[in-house]
Amino acid sequence: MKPTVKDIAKLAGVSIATVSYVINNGPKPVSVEARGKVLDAIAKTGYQPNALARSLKTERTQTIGLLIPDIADPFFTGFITGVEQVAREWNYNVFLCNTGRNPSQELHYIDLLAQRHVDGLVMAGSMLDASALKLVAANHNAVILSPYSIPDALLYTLDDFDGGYQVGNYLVSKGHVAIRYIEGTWAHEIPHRYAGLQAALKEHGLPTDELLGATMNEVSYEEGIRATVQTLHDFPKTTALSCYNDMVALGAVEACRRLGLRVPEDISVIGFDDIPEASRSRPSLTTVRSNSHEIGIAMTRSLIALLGNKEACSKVVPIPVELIVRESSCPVTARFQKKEGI
Amino acid sequence: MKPTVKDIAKLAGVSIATVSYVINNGPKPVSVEARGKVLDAIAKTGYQPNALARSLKTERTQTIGLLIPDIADPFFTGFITGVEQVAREWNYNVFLCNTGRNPSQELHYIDLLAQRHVDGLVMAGSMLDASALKLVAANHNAVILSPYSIPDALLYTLDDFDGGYQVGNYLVSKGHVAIRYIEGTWAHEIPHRYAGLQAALKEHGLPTDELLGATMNEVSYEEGIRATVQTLHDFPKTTALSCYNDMVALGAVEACRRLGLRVPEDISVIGFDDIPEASRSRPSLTTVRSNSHEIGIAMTRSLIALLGNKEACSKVVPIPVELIVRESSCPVTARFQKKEGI
DNA sequence: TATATTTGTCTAAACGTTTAGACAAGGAGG
DNA sequence: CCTCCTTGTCTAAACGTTTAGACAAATATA
Repeated sequence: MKPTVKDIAKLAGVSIATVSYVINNGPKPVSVEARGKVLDAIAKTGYQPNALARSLKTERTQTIGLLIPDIADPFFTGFITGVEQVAREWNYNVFLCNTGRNPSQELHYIDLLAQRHVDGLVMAGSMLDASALKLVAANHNAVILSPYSIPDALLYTLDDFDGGYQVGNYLVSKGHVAIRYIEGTWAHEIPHRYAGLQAALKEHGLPTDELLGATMNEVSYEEGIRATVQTLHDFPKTTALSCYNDMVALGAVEACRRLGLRVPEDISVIGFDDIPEASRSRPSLTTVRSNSHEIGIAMTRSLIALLGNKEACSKVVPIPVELIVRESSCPVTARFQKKEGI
Repeated sequence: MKPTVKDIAKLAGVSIATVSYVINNGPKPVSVEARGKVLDAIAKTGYQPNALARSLKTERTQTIGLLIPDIADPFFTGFITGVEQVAREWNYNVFLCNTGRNPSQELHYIDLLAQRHVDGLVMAGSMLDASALKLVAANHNAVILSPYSIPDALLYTLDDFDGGYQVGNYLVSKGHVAIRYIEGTWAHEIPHRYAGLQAALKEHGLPTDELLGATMNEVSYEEGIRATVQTLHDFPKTTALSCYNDMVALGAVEACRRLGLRVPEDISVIGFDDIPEASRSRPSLTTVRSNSHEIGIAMTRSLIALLGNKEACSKVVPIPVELIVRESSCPVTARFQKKEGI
C-alpha cells in the first residue's frame, strides 16, 4: 500500500526518527548525507505523510472549522473566500459546514468538528441562542459573528441596529410614513435590524405598531415574494418596504412588479448586505452595505492570533454599516408631486 | 483534558475493548449491564470519540473531498448542496475545496485530501488537463464531471457540445447570421460549447471564421462586460452573442446597455447554466439548462456506491442539456419586420 | 454426562506519526 | 588529558482508537 515513514527509513537506511526530522526540519539536526538519502527515498516512493497520524500525535490539525448558514447566500460566499484567503496565508485549511439555518444541524456540525479536533472555529450567522453560543465559545477556540453579547468570547458584531436605524432615518426624511419591515426567520431574541428601524421611526414621532410585515418560513427569494404579497395585501397603503436581506428585497421587488406597483415610483424597497446582484438588478437596490469579505478576513486573523498565543484575548469588534442609496428607493415627495400634477 | 476511551473504561469498571464495542455496537456483543455502565460514564463525562485516532485505525474517514472551481458561481453552489445532501444521507461528511480555477491550487488540494485520507473525491469543473485528470482518477476513488474522456474512471459528462449546438440551431433558425461566442478562460483543449455552436453554423452553411469573440481573463460578470465591449468594438454588426456562462451573459447584457443597444431588439444574448439570476434579471436570460443540484446528487450516489463495492465500475454518464428561451433572445425576423415597418 | 457452541470480557497488538532521552563521536577549552 | 558542549543518530514510548485472539462461563446439542 501507501509508503510510510518506516518504509522510507528502511529504504534510506536510517531510523524513522531521522526521517521525521527531515520531513519537519525536525527539532533535531540531520546530516546533509542522511537528509539526501531520505529526500531521495521520498521522491522515489512518492511518500505523503499521513495527516491523521500526525495530528493524533501533535494535537494540531491545521484546520479551522467554518460554520455558515447558507452557502448560496452571496453575503456568505464573500465571507468564506475571506476566511479561506487568510487560512491559506497561514497554512491552515478550512472545513466548511453549511448549516442550512438549522440549529440542530449546526450543533451536529459543532460536535463533528470537535471530534475531528479542528484547531478553531469561525462562526457567522449562527441560529443558536445566546446560551448555546456561550457554551460553544467556552469549549472551543472560536471567533463568532453574532449580535449577541457573549462574555469572554472573541466576538464580532455587525451593527445591525444602526443599519435599521439608517434605513428608518432615510425613509422618514424622504417623507415615508407607511413603512413595513419584512423580517427573515426569527433567528434571534433581539432582531436588531427591526429594532433600529423602530427606533428611528419613534424618534420622529411615528407609530410603530404596524411596522412589522409578514415573516418568512425561510430566507429566500421565493419566500420574499410570498411575504411581500402577504404584507401588501394586509397593508395596501404601504409606501416603503425594508427587508431583512437583499435576496428578500429582490423578491419584494418582483412581488411589487406582479402586483402592478412600480418601484420606486409607487413603493420603495430597501435590502441589506449589498450582494453583487443588488447593484446589477433593475431597479438597482438601495441597501445597507457591510463588506463580508473583509469581515471574514479580520475574523480569521483574530482566530489565528488566538491560536498562536492562548491568552484569552476576549474582545468585541463592532463592524460599521453604510446605507447605499440606489434606484429602488425614492422620495415620497416626488410621488406626491406627481399625484398633484394629475 | 478531554476524556478518552481509557477514562470511560476506568469509570465504568470495564475494559477499553468493551467501551469500544458499545460505542460502535462493536463486532462483539456486550451485556446490558455493562452497556448501561458505559453509557452512563459517557453521558457523565460528555465523552466524544477522537475521529483522528479512529480513522487512523479503521482506514476510513467517512469524508469525501469535493473540488469545485468557484464557490460564488451559483451553478456550483447548487452542485455542492446536492453533494452535501447525499453525503448526509449516507453519513459522510464533505470537505469542500474551492480551487479558484487555479490548477496548481487544485493539485495542492488533491494532495491535501490524500494526506487526510478522504474516502473519495467528487470533482467538477477541473482545470487540470486530461493526463493529470487521468492520474487523479487512477490514484483515488473519484467521480469526475468533465468533458474529457478518461478511461477507467467514473465519469459524468455534461453535453456541452449539444448545448452549443442547440444555441446555434436556435439562433440560425431565427435568422441570425452575425453570431459571436464569448469564451470563458481556455480551460480545456476542446471547448465543446464553442465546437457545438460552430457545428450548427456549418450545418446551415454559415461561415465560422469570425465566430469567436474576445476571451476573458477570468470568468466573472466584470470580465463579461469587458469582453463584450471588446467584441462589439471588433465586430459592430453582431446580432447575437452566445456566452460561456450566465454570469458572463449578464455582463454582456450590461455591456450592451452601456453601448446603447437594446436586448433583445438590437442584439440577442444567450448564457449557459440557468442560474437563478438568469430568470430574475431583466431581460430574463435565454440559456442552456442543466440541473447542477441533481448532477451533484447523482455523482455522489455513484461515489458512495463505488466506495461500497470496490469493483472498478467505470462508466460514463452523459447529462443532457436543454435550451430555455427567455426574453434576452429574439428573432432577427421580428427586428427586420420592425425595420421594414419604418 | 460429555461436548460443542454461544456469550461476554479482557489483553495486547496494531494504525503512522512525533519526540524525549540515551548514546557515541568529535571538537573546544581548561 | 580530562571535561564539557555540540552534532548526529537511534530506541522506544506515546497519541486514542479498533479488533483479533485468549479465555471463562453459560447454554445448547448429542
